[in-house]
Amino acid sequence: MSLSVGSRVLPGWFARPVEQVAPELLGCWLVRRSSSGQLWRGMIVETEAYGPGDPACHGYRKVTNRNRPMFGPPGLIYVYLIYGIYHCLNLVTDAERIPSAVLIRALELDAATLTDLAQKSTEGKTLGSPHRWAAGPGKLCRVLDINRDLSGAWLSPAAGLWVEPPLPTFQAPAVQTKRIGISQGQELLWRWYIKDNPAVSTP
DNA sequence: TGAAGGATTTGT
DNA sequence: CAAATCCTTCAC
Repeated sequence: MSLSVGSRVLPGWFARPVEQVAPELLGCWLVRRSSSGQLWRGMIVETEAYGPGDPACHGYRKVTNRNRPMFGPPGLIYVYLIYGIYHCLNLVTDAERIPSAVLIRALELDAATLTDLAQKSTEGKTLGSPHRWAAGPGKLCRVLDINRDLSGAWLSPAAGLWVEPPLPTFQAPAVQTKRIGISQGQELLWRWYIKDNPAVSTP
């Protein structure tokens, strides 16, 4: 059975252990429909996995109002607010009741998207050079207008946010390292990024 | 009911 | 290296 139809990745594709899904998201495209109907696209170039038994995972202790989507079925969106300022986008994996999700840490925006975002005038000034506009989990949510309203929704056209498979020609070496910014679970090598890609948050 | 702190980013 | 800034979580 096909897990991608009309070039969209379906929920079943996320129904695997998070540390298996996270590296395979590299090269996939995150597609966002803007409020004006524009489609913004960015290739996923950096991910991190958070899963069951992992002290850094928001679902490590128990279900709460905030982390509920992490315990939901694979293919859900989980967005949370960090430091009162930025949002972080996660894609829920594995199975229901198993807290797990992939943090999308950086995107390489395509040319058309950069052009469109540049016309929103204020963007260019506040975000620095274009190829770094989505180089970080907080930055990519800000530039693609992703916030907690999406948390708990299905990754889908209806939500205005979905994932498409890599181009047939996609091929790039991945680097596996330790996760960033956490105080527990630092030994796990659950961060992956595309080697030498200029949009990676911290090489 | 209150206090501590965070899967970040930016500027000093 | 510290501020920004607000919500969530956990302790009392």
